Amino acid sequence: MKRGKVSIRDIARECNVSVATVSRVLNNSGAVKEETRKLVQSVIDRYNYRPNELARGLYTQRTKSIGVIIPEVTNHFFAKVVLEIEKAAIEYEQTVFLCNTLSDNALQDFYTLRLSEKQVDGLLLLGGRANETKTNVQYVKLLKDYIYPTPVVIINGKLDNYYDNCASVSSDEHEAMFQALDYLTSLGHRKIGFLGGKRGIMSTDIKLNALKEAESSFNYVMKEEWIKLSNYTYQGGVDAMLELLKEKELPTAIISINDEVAAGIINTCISKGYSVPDDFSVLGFDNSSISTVTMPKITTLSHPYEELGSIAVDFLNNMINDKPLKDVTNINLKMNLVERESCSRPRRDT
Amino acid sequence: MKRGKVSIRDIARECNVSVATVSRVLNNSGAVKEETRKLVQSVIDRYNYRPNELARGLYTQRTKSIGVIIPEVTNHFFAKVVLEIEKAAIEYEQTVFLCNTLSDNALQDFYTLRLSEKQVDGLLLLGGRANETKTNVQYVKLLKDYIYPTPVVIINGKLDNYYDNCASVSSDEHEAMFQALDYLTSLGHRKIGFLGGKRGIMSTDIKLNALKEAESSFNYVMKEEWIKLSNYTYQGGVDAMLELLKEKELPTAIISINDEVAAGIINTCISKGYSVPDDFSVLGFDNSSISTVTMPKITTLSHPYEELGSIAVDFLNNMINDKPLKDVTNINLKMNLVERESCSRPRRDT
DNA sequence: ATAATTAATGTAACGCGTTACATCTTTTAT
DNA sequence: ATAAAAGATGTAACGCGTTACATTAATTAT
Repeated sequence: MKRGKVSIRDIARECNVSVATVSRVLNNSGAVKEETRKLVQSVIDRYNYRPNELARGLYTQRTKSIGVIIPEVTNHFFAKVVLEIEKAAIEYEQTVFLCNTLSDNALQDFYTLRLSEKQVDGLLLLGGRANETKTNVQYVKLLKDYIYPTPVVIINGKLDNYYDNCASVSSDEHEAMFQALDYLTSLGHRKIGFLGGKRGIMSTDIKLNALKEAESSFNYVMKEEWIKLSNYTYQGGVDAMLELLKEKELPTAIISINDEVAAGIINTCISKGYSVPDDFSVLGFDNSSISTVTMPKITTLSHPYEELGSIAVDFLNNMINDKPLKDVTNINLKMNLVERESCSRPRRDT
Repeated sequence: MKRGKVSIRDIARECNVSVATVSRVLNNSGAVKEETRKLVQSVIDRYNYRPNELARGLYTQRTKSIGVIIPEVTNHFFAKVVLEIEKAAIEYEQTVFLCNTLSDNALQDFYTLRLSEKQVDGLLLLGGRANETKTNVQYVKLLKDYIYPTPVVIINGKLDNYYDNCASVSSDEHEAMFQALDYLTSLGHRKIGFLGGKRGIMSTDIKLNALKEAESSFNYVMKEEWIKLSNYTYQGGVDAMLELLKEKELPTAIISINDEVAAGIINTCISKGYSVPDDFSVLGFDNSSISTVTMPKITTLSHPYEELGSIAVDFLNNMINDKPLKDVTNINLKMNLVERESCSRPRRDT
């Protein structure tokens, strides 16, 4: 085993100093005579020497790498969060391993193990297993068996009460539904539908529950026939809307599980000769890029992307460095309404 | 320094065998008595032991990690390629470090160094420095100084002839423009414009050059006034189209630098009372998700995403394992036309 | 000038999996 | 039964940066 790259010993030899001294100038630690430091630094530069993070991590038990597991980066929501995570991680000198599970649970397990072998300092989970309404026990066991005590932070999901070195940062979708309902009812809507999503997934169940709970606070009616679940895609929006259109009585406003679905709904309305927002106000969720390209542009509830990423990374880093996480380990961030063009006062009977 | 996790020595002690034997069952290498193997394996399982990849990598000089540097994952094109890269990488048991430069060259340099310290087995570059028409010499020097001899593969870009352990995989955008022109002229268009993009960036310059070269092969005219560069965004499409609309004479077909720009163009046309494709046929590029949500849907030239990712990773792996790369180290893959709704025969004088 | 501090620097072990090489068994051949 | 070959397992060095501890040099105090 011989390495092409130069090692700290090569530098030490060249400088006639010990590796300890080189290490000291490398880390700006310990006392090193200015003269020595300059000499060593010059040799380091001349040889384009960079310390081997593997060796460093092996000894320090810190790899400065964190793992991020998501369903798919091609989904704009995840892409935005990943970007924010990375921007925040860089502040802590962490580099991210990105793992796409393709919503395949076995693959999520596989990656979890893989990241454990890579000795990541922390794990960030979003979607998939972490966004199921009833926490998956086997997955938690996997974490306990192979990841513990490495800290885990969940974004928009949960696992807490099961894995005890875990925190979470979420968008408050429950409260967001109240905002949505407040907005829509104040616009004059009384008949409100809900399209897209899938039961068993937190982001759907939370909204559905809020929809029911809010009925007593706001002046609207929600009928089961106005709830058409499908999935989270554009096509899901099309399908759900087509389904809704079969009903004899129709709502005047529609809340969509996300913007992709909202886009599908809007385009379906238009294709069928309806106007948005005149015939149907369509409210989106997420504030993803698609929301500004439909016509009309989508009024939507935005995730606090930047905070979601930065707070999650903060949490993770505090845990990595054993700093107490104040009182709360699970925080909910407010979503905010971005008014664009897809909602207005209802044209028809309110 | 004491570790919480169990190490190979713990397993060895528990089994009353040497670490070599444990290592052998771990890697299925060397001769191990079936009985011993079973014993060791059972202890490994019981202790939830997983080998430390850092230690392994330190000795083997292979980290099974590759670095991917891109401008931003939030850009759908990059997200798709990254996803394909990862799907391909998993076949080679590689995990990917994702680095977003935010199109900041200093950050790209920073990440390049960082990945070098992480001892990645290979580097995958897309966009940014690797997509500038004139290769950035300083960046190549950085690669030579700190990355070499680690192999590098560029996707949709180049650096070749400079860094000698480098291959590239690209979409043939030049040929794609010929396809585009062939398609548009055969539809009857003779006046063709080009919107979006930015000079100095390969994906723009290649198309622009092709546009000029192709004039002798196809029956169309291209005027300088019909070329409005801006950038690669939706807003860029809006701006460019608004600019174009100021001209007295207008083209009947427009080629956009990408689908985001095409979407901006389409929506601008519609807002201004024009019809797409009747008044203007608008052709996109990339086949990104936005192309199916505009109305009309965008006819576009698609990148061979899956191959782009898998071939790039193949190349990288061959280089990592010192397998010769056949003859070619730079390959061009055919893009293909996806017909949707944004192009038709011209309504006006052809 | 000498002792007492403080500053610089060196030595060697450590973290953990791998593997070349050596040693000890077991099996096969004669 | 004995030598030769094959199989199983162990020992220890290695990859490389870090750091506790020891040692030596330079200052400061007395």
